[in-house]
Amino acid sequence: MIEPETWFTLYSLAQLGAIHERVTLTTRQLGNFMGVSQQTASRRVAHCAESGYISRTLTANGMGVELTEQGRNELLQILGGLETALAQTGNEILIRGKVVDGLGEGAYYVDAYSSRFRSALGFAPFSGTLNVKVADEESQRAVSRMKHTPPLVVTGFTREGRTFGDVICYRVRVNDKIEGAVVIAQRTHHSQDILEVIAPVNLRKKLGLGVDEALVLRVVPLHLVT
Amino acid sequence: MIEPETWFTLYSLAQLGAIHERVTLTTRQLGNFMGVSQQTASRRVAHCAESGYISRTLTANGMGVELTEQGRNELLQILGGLETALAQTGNEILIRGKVVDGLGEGAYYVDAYSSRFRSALGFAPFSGTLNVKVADEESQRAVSRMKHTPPLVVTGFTREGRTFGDVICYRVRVNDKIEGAVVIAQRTHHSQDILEVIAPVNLRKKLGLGVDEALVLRVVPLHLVT
DNA sequence: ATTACTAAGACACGAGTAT
DNA sequence: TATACTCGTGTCTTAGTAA
Repeated sequence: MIEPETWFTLYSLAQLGAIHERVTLTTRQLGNFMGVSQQTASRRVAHCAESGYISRTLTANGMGVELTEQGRNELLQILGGLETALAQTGNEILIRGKVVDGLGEGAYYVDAYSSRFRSALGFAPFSGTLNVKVADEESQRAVSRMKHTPPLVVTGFTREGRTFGDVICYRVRVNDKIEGAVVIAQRTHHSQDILEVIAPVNLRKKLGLGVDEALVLRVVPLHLVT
Repeated sequence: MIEPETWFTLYSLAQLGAIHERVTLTTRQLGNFMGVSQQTASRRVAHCAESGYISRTLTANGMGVELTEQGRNELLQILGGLETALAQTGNEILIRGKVVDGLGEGAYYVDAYSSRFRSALGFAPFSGTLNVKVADEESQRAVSRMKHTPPLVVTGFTREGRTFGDVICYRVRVNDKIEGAVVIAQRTHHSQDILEVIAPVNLRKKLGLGVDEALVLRVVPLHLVT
């Protein structure tokens, strides 16, 4: 079992670049970085070396440090642990939000990408987007988890001298009724807590959604898409 | 500055599910999980509560624990630090490998997906795949980093009762000369260190690649793709 | 300027135990 | 049963300083 301090030292060294190449630094620098004294940094880094997590060479004005494979594995293990811990909740991703007014630009862009959406998503999108403001913090975390699932990427193109960038899509079911997709453009003018949703139909009409109306987006994993 | 022990306690609690919901557990259980005594677990979890990283309620047979927003942020910060530390190297992703013989199945599948590859990648693939065995550990880490970049996902389909699953693609330049893509099928028969590469041309002929010949795949980020 | 030893004080650990 | 207090023991920390 790795000690918390040993782990923290490895983590600090990794942040200083020792995970990819041999970096030269002093125990004083490392101590400042970790928030401990020079002596403590010296002892901790010595422990890491004894345990085989780093390889170290002493030089005239400092030391050269590089993580070993074992050290890297230790960090990767923690990374994996964190990712799975954050990703739990039974894989179900539900985003609660409410309808807000958009800028009216949506229709123009949806039309521009229309055929590409059709081939990527399997439906011809209604000419307009539904703007959804993410409701609470739990839903914002759900958005974050959604963005860590494999997306559908619609590649950009150039038309009449204008550049249309890549668009990233995530399939969702709106109010558990209508299949659609959250579309995220590379250069978006929206604040981060507003999502744009497209669907084969006019969502506002079909679901009778007025402004400020609450709705739920259920993210559909790609392997469930036919 | 968060103490290493405090961080480790938060990490352990997150792994036990306290990051998403209030979990009930005893200090003895937590101690076993962390590899310390019941008393130490009690003290450490008390520190976390004092520092505002968790909210805790004592019950008759244990305690209810849940991370606060502050606690979650602390973990997310570490996660971000780890991800960026592991992702450095100037963002350049180079995979070194050598040509190996395939099973001959490649051509059949490439043809089946051909039109879909064409619309997703912008080229009609040559009817066959180049199988590349990943050379060293550094390249295996590069593969891992590649898989953390946004992929192009080609959705599966059913034809004549047969199911063709989703295929995930990453754009690459082969030997810095020819545009192509690494394709990863959901159900692959390959061992993990073999990649399948498709391109608009016959790569083996065009580059004069024999078996065991070394080659380099440079992963092309999507935002550089037109 | 380094790294790292010494030494004294502070802190953490865990067995026993109170509640 | 649980949490958490006391307390003896041991480890960690840091200032000073050697090398």
